[in-house]
Amino acid sequence: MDLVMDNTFRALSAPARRGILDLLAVGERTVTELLEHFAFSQPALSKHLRILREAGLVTVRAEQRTRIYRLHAEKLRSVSEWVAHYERFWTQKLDDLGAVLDAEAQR
Amino acid sequence: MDLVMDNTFRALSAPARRGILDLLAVGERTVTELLEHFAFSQPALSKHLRILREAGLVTVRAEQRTRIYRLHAEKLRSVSEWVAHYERFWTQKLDDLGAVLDAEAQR
DNA sequence: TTGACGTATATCCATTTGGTTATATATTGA
DNA sequence: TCAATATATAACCAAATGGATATACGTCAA
Repeated sequence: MDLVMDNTFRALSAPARRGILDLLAVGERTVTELLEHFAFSQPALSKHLRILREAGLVTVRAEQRTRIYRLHAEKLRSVSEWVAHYERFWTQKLDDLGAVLDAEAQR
Repeated sequence: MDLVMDNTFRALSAPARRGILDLLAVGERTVTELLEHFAFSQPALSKHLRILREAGLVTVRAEQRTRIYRLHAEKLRSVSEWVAHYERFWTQKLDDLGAVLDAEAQR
Protein backbone atom coordinates (compact mmCIF):
# COMPACT_ATOMS: atom_id res chain seq x y z
CA MET A 1 0.00 0.00 0.00
CA ASP A 2 0.97 3.61 -0.35
CA LEU A 3 -0.23 4.22 3.17
CA VAL A 4 3.09 2.78 4.24
CA MET A 5 4.89 5.58 2.46
CA ASP A 6 2.50 8.12 3.93
CA ASN A 7 3.25 6.88 7.44
CA THR A 8 6.95 6.89 6.74
CA PHE A 9 7.00 10.44 5.43
CA ARG A 10 4.78 11.60 8.24
CA ALA A 11 7.11 10.03 10.79
CA LEU A 12 10.08 11.79 9.18
CA SER A 13 8.42 15.20 9.16
CA ALA A 14 9.45 15.93 12.76
CA PRO A 15 13.12 16.89 13.12
CA ALA A 16 13.23 15.21 16.53
CA ARG A 17 12.32 11.87 14.96
CA ARG A 18 14.93 12.17 12.23
CA GLY A 19 17.38 12.95 15.01
CA ILE A 20 16.39 9.76 16.80
CA LEU A 21 16.95 7.74 13.63
CA ASP A 22 20.33 9.38 13.13
CA LEU A 23 21.35 8.31 16.63
CA LEU A 24 20.08 4.79 16.08
CA ALA A 25 22.02 4.60 12.82
CA VAL A 26 25.15 4.64 14.97
CA GLY A 27 23.88 1.85 17.16
CA GLU A 28 21.21 0.66 19.54
CA ARG A 29 20.19 2.97 22.35
CA THR A 30 18.03 2.78 25.44
CA VAL A 31 15.39 5.44 26.01
CA THR A 32 17.49 7.11 28.69
CA GLU A 33 20.49 7.25 26.38
CA LEU A 34 18.40 8.79 23.62
CA LEU A 35 16.92 11.28 26.02
CA GLU A 36 20.31 12.80 26.79
CA HIS A 37 20.41 14.19 23.27
CA PHE A 38 17.14 16.10 23.43
CA ALA A 39 15.75 19.05 25.32
CA PHE A 40 12.19 17.75 25.64
CA SER A 41 10.68 15.51 28.29
CA GLN A 42 10.80 11.74 28.59
CA PRO A 43 7.10 11.35 27.75
CA ALA A 44 7.64 13.43 24.63
CA LEU A 45 10.41 11.06 23.61
CA SER A 46 8.20 8.07 24.29
CA LYS A 47 5.60 9.55 21.99
CA HIS A 48 8.12 10.02 19.21
CA LEU A 49 9.34 6.47 19.70
CA ARG A 50 5.81 5.14 19.49
CA ILE A 51 5.28 6.92 16.18
CA LEU A 52 8.55 5.52 14.85
CA ARG A 53 7.57 2.05 16.06
CA GLU A 54 4.14 2.26 14.46
CA ALA A 55 5.76 3.41 11.22
CA GLY A 56 8.01 0.35 11.41
CA LEU A 57 11.14 2.48 11.43
CA VAL A 58 12.43 1.13 14.74
CA THR A 59 12.05 -1.99 16.83
CA VAL A 60 12.36 -2.44 20.58
CA ARG A 61 13.41 -5.21 22.85
CA ALA A 62 13.25 -5.31 26.62
CA GLU A 63 16.38 -5.99 28.59
CA GLN A 64 16.46 -5.81 32.38
CA ARG A 65 14.59 -2.66 33.23
CA THR A 66 15.41 -0.94 29.96
CA ARG A 67 14.03 -0.90 26.47
CA ILE A 68 16.57 -1.00 23.71
CA TYR A 69 15.64 0.65 20.44
CA ARG A 70 17.11 -0.41 17.16
CA LEU A 71 16.85 1.09 13.70
CA HIS A 72 14.76 -0.84 11.19
CA ALA A 73 15.95 0.95 8.08
CA GLU A 74 14.14 -1.07 5.44
CA LYS A 75 11.15 1.20 5.77
CA LEU A 76 13.30 4.03 4.47
CA ARG A 77 13.66 2.19 1.22
CA SER A 78 10.46 3.62 -0.26
CA VAL A 79 11.70 7.11 0.58
CA SER A 80 14.98 6.36 -1.12
CA GLU A 81 13.20 5.05 -4.17
CA TRP A 82 10.84 8.00 -4.31
CA VAL A 83 13.62 10.54 -4.18
CA ALA A 84 15.80 8.56 -6.60
CA HIS A 85 13.12 9.32 -9.15
CA TYR A 86 14.25 12.95 -8.98
CA GLU A 87 17.98 12.52 -8.96
CA ARG A 88 18.35 13.05 -12.69
CA PHE A 89 17.19 16.64 -12.18
CA TRP A 90 20.26 17.68 -10.27
CA THR A 91 22.80 15.32 -11.78
CA GLN A 92 22.33 17.04 -15.12
CA LYS A 93 23.85 20.39 -15.83
CA LEU A 94 21.54 23.25 -15.08
CA ASP A 95 21.68 24.35 -18.70
CA ASP A 96 20.36 20.99 -19.80
CA LEU A 97 17.57 21.04 -17.29
CA GLY A 98 15.36 23.53 -19.05
CA ALA A 99 15.60 21.68 -22.33
CA VAL A 100 14.71 18.37 -20.73
CA LEU A 101 11.71 19.82 -18.99
CA ASP A 102 10.55 21.49 -22.15
CA ALA A 103 10.90 18.29 -24.13
CA GLU A 104 8.97 16.34 -21.54
CA ALA A 105 6.30 18.98 -21.47
CA GLN A 106 5.15 17.68 -24.90
CA ARG A 107 2.05 16.01 -23.58
CA MET B 1 20.89 25.83 7.76
CA ASP B 2 19.06 22.73 8.77
CA LEU B 3 15.82 24.64 8.72
CA VAL B 4 15.92 24.12 4.97
CA MET B 5 15.75 20.38 5.47
CA ASP B 6 12.98 20.79 8.03
CA ASN B 7 10.91 22.78 5.56
CA THR B 8 11.58 20.27 2.84
CA PHE B 9 10.53 17.28 4.92
CA ARG B 10 7.51 19.14 6.21
CA ALA B 11 6.47 19.96 2.66
CA LEU B 12 6.82 16.32 1.67
CA SER B 13 4.76 15.02 4.59
CA ALA B 14 1.45 15.59 2.78
CA PRO B 15 0.70 12.95 0.13
CA ALA B 16 -1.05 15.59 -1.99
CA ARG B 17 2.16 17.61 -2.22
CA ARG B 18 4.26 14.61 -3.18
CA GLY B 19 1.63 13.94 -5.83
CA ILE B 20 2.05 17.45 -7.16
CA LEU B 21 5.81 16.99 -7.37
CA ASP B 22 5.33 13.67 -9.15
CA LEU B 23 3.18 15.40 -11.76
CA LEU B 24 5.67 18.22 -12.17
CA ALA B 25 8.47 15.68 -12.62
CA VAL B 26 6.79 14.80 -15.92
CA GLY B 27 6.65 18.40 -17.01
CA GLU B 28 5.36 21.88 -16.27
CA ARG B 29 1.71 22.28 -15.40
CA THR B 30 -0.74 25.10 -14.88
CA VAL B 31 -2.84 25.17 -11.72
CA THR B 32 -5.92 24.08 -13.63
CA GLU B 33 -4.07 21.14 -15.15
CA LEU B 34 -2.82 20.07 -11.73
CA LEU B 35 -6.28 20.44 -10.28
CA GLU B 36 -7.68 17.78 -12.59
CA HIS B 37 -5.68 15.16 -10.72
CA PHE B 38 -7.02 15.90 -7.26
CA ALA B 39 -10.32 15.67 -5.46
CA PHE B 40 -9.91 18.77 -3.33
CA SER B 41 -10.79 22.36 -4.12
CA GLN B 42 -8.79 24.93 -6.07
CA PRO B 43 -8.00 26.99 -2.96
CA ALA B 44 -6.69 23.84 -1.26
CA LEU B 45 -4.39 23.29 -4.23
CA SER B 46 -3.23 26.90 -4.10
CA LYS B 47 -2.32 26.40 -0.46
CA HIS B 48 -0.29 23.29 -1.25
CA LEU B 49 1.45 25.15 -4.05
CA ARG B 50 2.31 28.00 -1.74
CA ILE B 51 3.92 25.62 0.73
CA LEU B 52 5.90 23.98 -2.07
CA ARG B 53 6.96 27.42 -3.32
CA GLU B 54 8.03 28.56 0.11
CA ALA B 55 10.00 25.34 0.53
CA GLY B 56 11.73 26.11 -2.76
CA LEU B 57 10.53 22.87 -4.32
CA VAL B 58 8.70 24.53 -7.19
CA THR B 59 8.86 27.78 -9.10
CA VAL B 60 6.13 29.65 -10.97
CA ARG B 61 5.96 31.92 -13.93
CA ALA B 62 2.98 33.82 -15.25
CA GLU B 63 1.89 33.31 -18.81
CA GLN B 64 -1.27 34.87 -20.20
CA ARG B 65 -3.87 34.33 -17.54
CA THR B 66 -2.24 31.21 -16.18
CA ARG B 67 0.52 30.39 -13.76
CA ILE B 68 2.85 27.66 -14.82
CA TYR B 69 4.48 25.61 -12.10
CA ARG B 70 7.79 23.90 -12.58
CA LEU B 71 9.68 21.47 -10.39
CA HIS B 72 12.79 22.81 -8.67
CA ALA B 73 14.28 19.49 -7.67
CA GLU B 74 17.55 20.68 -6.18
CA LYS B 75 15.86 21.09 -2.83
CA LEU B 76 15.30 17.34 -2.78
CA ARG B 77 19.01 16.86 -2.72
CA SER B 78 19.26 17.11 1.06
CA VAL B 79 16.56 14.47 1.36
CA SER B 80 18.46 12.23 -0.99
CA GLU B 81 21.64 12.73 0.97
CA TRP B 82 19.94 12.12 4.29
CA VAL B 83 18.42 8.85 3.17
CA ALA B 84 21.60 7.77 1.39
CA HIS B 85 23.12 7.67 4.84
CA TYR B 86 20.88 4.67 5.54
CA GLU B 87 21.23 2.76 2.31
CA ARG B 88 23.92 0.47 3.66
CA PHE B 89 21.37 -0.97 6.05
CA TRP B 90 19.31 -2.58 3.35
CA THR B 91 21.99 -3.24 0.77
CA GLN B 92 23.63 -5.64 3.19
CA LYS B 93 22.26 -9.09 3.79
CA LEU B 94 19.90 -9.26 6.68
CA ASP B 95 22.16 -11.73 8.45
CA ASP B 96 25.03 -9.25 8.36
CA LEU B 97 22.88 -6.46 9.64
CA GLY B 98 22.70 -7.58 13.22
CA ALA B 99 26.45 -8.03 13.41
CA VAL B 100 27.12 -4.60 12.00
CA LEU B 101 24.76 -2.96 14.42
CA ASP B 102 26.30 -4.84 17.31
CA ALA B 103 29.81 -3.86 16.28
CA GLU B 104 28.84 -0.24 15.98
CA ALA B 105 27.15 -0.38 19.33
CA GLN B 106 30.63 -0.43 20.90
CA ARG B 107 30.46 3.14 22.02
C1' DT C 1 8.11 -6.21 50.18
C1' DT C 2 9.21 -1.94 49.29
C1' DG C 3 11.31 1.89 47.18
C1' DA C 4 13.82 3.50 43.25
C1' DC C 5 14.51 3.25 38.45
C1' DG C 6 13.12 3.04 33.46
C1' DT C 7 9.56 3.65 30.46
C1' DA C 8 4.80 4.07 28.82
C1' DT C 9 0.27 6.00 29.04
C1' DA C 10 -3.41 9.50 30.39
C1' DT C 11 -4.84 13.91 30.22
C1' DC C 12 -4.57 18.44 28.93
C1' DC C 13 -3.21 22.46 26.06
C1' DA C 14 -1.77 25.70 22.31
C1' DT C 15 -0.54 25.55 17.69
C1' DT C 16 -0.53 23.77 13.13
C1' DT C 17 -2.66 21.38 9.43
C1' DG C 18 -5.51 20.59 5.60
C1' DG C 19 -9.75 21.34 4.15
C1' DT C 20 -13.95 24.40 3.16
C1' DT C 21 -16.62 28.61 1.16
C1' DA C 22 -16.50 33.38 -0.04
C1' DT C 23 -14.06 36.96 -2.06
C1' DA C 24 -10.26 39.58 -4.25
C1' DT C 25 -7.16 40.35 -8.13
C1' DA C 26 -5.33 40.10 -12.69
C1' DT C 27 -5.83 39.18 -17.57
C1' DT C 28 -8.23 38.85 -21.76
C1' DG C 29 -11.83 38.43 -25.40
C1' DA C 30 -16.12 40.38 -26.87
C1' DT D 1 -15.93 48.58 -20.68
C1' DC D 2 -17.46 44.28 -18.97
C1' DA D 3 -17.99 39.52 -18.12
C1' DA D 4 -15.48 35.38 -17.89
C1' DT D 5 -11.42 32.91 -16.73
C1' DA D 6 -7.41 31.67 -13.78
C1' DT D 7 -5.49 31.91 -9.49
C1' DA D 8 -4.62 33.66 -4.81
C1' DT D 9 -6.06 35.13 -0.33
C1' DA D 10 -9.28 35.60 3.76
C1' DA D 11 -11.83 33.68 7.18
C1' DC D 12 -13.30 29.83 9.34
C1' DC D 13 -13.32 24.96 11.23
C1' DA D 14 -12.35 20.17 12.90
C1' DA D 15 -8.74 17.21 13.57
C1' DA D 16 -3.99 16.25 14.27
C1' DT D 17 0.49 17.51 16.27
C1' DG D 18 3.99 18.08 19.69
C1' DG D 19 4.67 19.46 23.97
C1' DA D 20 3.80 19.46 29.26
C1' DT D 21 2.70 17.29 33.90
C1' DA D 22 0.86 13.52 36.50
C1' DT D 23 0.49 8.80 37.00
C1' DA D 24 0.73 3.79 36.11
C1' DC D 25 3.47 -0.27 35.48
C1' DG D 26 7.19 -3.58 35.41
C1' DT D 27 11.71 -4.86 37.24
C1' DC D 28 15.22 -5.04 40.37
C1' DA D 29 18.08 -4.21 44.75
C1' DA D 30 17.94 -3.87 49.48
